[in-house]
Amino acid sequence: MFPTYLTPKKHLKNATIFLFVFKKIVPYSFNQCKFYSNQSLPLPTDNSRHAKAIKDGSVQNLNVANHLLNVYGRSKNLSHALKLFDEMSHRDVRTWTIIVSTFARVGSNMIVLELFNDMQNEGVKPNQFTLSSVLKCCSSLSELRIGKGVHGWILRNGVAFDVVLENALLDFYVKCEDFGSAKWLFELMGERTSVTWNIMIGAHLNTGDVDKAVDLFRRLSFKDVAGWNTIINGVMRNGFERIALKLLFEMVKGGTLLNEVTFSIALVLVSSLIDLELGKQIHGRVLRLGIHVDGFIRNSLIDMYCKCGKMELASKVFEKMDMDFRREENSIEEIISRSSIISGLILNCEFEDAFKTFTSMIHKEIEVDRFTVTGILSACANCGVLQLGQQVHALIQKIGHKVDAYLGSSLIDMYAKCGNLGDAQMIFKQTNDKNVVLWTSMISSCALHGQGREAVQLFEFLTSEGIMPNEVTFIAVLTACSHAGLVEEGCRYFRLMKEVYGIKPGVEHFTCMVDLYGRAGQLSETKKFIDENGIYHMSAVWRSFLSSCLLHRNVEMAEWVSEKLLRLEPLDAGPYVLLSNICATKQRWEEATELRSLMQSRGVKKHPGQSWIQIKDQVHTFVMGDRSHPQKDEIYAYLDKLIGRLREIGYSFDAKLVMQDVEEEQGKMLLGFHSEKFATAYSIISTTSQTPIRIMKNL
DNA sequence: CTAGGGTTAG
Repeated sequence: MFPTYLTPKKHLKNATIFLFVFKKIVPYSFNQCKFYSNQSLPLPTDNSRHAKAIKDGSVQNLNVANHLLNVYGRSKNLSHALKLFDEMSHRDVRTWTIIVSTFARVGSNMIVLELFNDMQNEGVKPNQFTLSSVLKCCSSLSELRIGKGVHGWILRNGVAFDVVLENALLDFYVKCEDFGSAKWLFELMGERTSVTWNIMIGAHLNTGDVDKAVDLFRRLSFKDVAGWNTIINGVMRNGFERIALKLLFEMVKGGTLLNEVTFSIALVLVSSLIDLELGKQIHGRVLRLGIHVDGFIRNSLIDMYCKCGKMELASKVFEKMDMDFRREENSIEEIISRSSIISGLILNCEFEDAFKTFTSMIHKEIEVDRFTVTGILSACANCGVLQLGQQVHALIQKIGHKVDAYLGSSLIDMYAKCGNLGDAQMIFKQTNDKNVVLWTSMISSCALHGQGREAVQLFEFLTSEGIMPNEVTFIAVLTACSHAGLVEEGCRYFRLMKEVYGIKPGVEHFTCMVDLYGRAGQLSETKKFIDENGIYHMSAVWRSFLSSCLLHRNVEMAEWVSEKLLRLEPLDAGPYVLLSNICATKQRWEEATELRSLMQSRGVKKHPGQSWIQIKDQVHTFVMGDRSHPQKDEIYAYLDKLIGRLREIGYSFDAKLVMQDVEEEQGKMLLGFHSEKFATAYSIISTTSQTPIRIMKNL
C-alpha cells in the first residue's frame, strides 16, 4: 500500500505524497539541536595528590607515578591515566601492566592490543598479568589469530605458565570457539582450579548445551560464587528463566555468599521475568548491603525498573546516582545509566521524554555513545521524525562513531520509515560488516515501499553470501511478496523457510501468507490455507483475512470472517463496527443496534484515526472531522476544491464497507474528512510545490 | 572464570 502516490495535479507537480503508519503519535516540537563539540577534558588540577607530586617532583619517582597511575586506572579515569602515562619518563613492566589492565577493564580492546605492541617495541617483556589481559581482549574481539600469536609468543619466550595464565588461554580458546585447542589445552593442564571448571561449564552454556553444563556443575565438589553466577546466568541466557531462578534460590539456601555479580545477574533475571516484587526485594537487599554504590548494580537496577515498566522508580535510582556522580560528568557509569534510561523510555513508548533526555544530554555536552544513538534512531523511526533522525545521523558522523550492524540497521530503518528509501539504501551499501539484522532491515524497508522485486533480490544475495536468514528475515520477504502481489514467490519462500531452514512458521508467517493470498484476491485459497494449517485460533490471521475481504468487496465473506473474529477477540472494535455497518446496509436494524449495545456493554473502544505532519518545527495533528486547526477554513476550502477536481476525473467515494462509527459520523460527510485528507490539504497549502509531503498516521 | 545499556517483525 505504501507509499501512496496521488495523481499529480497542477498544484502537486513534482511533489510526492507519502503515508506512513507509526506506533505512536508524538506531538513533538523541535528545539534547535546544538551539537556536541569535542572539547578536551579539564586538567586534573583538582587531584591534590597528583598536583603535589608534580610540585615536589616526586612524580619522577617510578613507584609514586605507578601508584598514581593505578589510582586513575582503578577509578576508570582514562584521560588522566593516559596523560600521566605519556608524561612518564621511565616505565617498567608494572607501568605497562597497569595501563593495559586499565583499558582492558573498560573494554577498550583495540587500545590494549596497541599498547601490547608498543610495550614489545620498547623492549619490555610482558608478564603473566599483561598476557592474561591481552588474551581477554582477543576473546572479546574474537581475534583467534592474534591470540594464537600470543600463545606462540609465550611458548617461544619461555614465559612460565601458571594456572592463571593457562586459564586465560583456555578461556580465550573457548570464547573463540576453537574447541579443539581448548580440549587439547584442558587435557594438558597439570593443575585445574575451580576457575578451570567454570570456564568449561561456561563453554557448554555458550554452545547451548544446558543439560551438560548443569550436569557438570552438579558434580563439582567445590562450587564457588563465580561458578554459581556462571550457571545461573548461562541457564537464563538460554531461555530457561524459571530454572535459573530455582538455581538462584538454591544458591541462597546453600549459604554461598552472593557478590555484586550475583545481584547484577539476579536483576537481569527479574527483568526478563518481569517480576517487580522480586526486583524490589533484591533492591532492598542491595541497599542493606550497601552495594548500591556499584555502577553495575545501579544500572542493573535502572534497567530492571525500565523493563518492568516502572519509569518513575528507574528515574529515582538514576537521580540518586546523578547526585553522587556529579563530580564526574562523563563517567562511563553515568553514560551507561543515561543510555539505559533512554532505552527504557523508548521501550515504554515514552518517545517524547526520550527525545527530551537525549537533547538535554547534547546541551550538557554529555558524551552520547553508540548505544544511546541507536535507541534514539529507533525512536525516530517509530514516530517518523525524519528531521531529528537526520540530525542524529549528522551527529554520528561528527563524533566519528563507526557504523556497525546495530547502528546501520537502525539508520536504515529510520530512513525507510521516514520515507527515504534512497538514503536507507545508501547506508546499507556503506555498512561494511553486514549481519542478518542489517539485511533484514533493508528487506523490510523495500517491503514497506512496495519494492517486492528488490526485496526478493536482496534475499537471494543474502543467501548467496552464506548468511543464515532468521524468522524475521522471512517475515520481511513474505511481506514484500504479499505487498507486491508475488504470490508464487511468497509460497516458495514459505516452503523454503520450513524445509531448508527448518524454521517453524509462527503467527506472523501465517499472517503473511493469508495476506499474500488475500491481497491477490484468492479468497478461497486463503480459506484453504487456514484449514490446511489449522490456524483458526490466530486472530491476526482473521484480521488480515477481513481486510482482504473488504479490499475485494466480498461482503458475505467479510461477514463470515467478522463473526469468527468477534468470538476470538471480543475487545477488538473492528468487527463490531463492520458487522453493524453491514447489517445497517442490509436494513437489519435490530442486529445492528444489538451489536452496538454489545460493544458498549463490553467496553470496547475504537482508536480514533489520527494523522500528523511536520512543517518547519511544528507538528500538526489531525483527527477525523477536525475543526480545531487555526487554519481550518483554508483547509476546508482547499479540500473542497481538490475533491471537486477528483470527482471531475472520475473518483467516487465508496462509503459502504469502510469501518466507521456511523453514529459518530452522522451528519458529517463521510469520507471526505479522513484525517489523512486534512493533513494532505494542509501540507499542500503551506509548502511549495517542490516539497515532498510526509504524512504520519497511527492506524 | 562470572555482571549492565543498542538494531530488524501484518
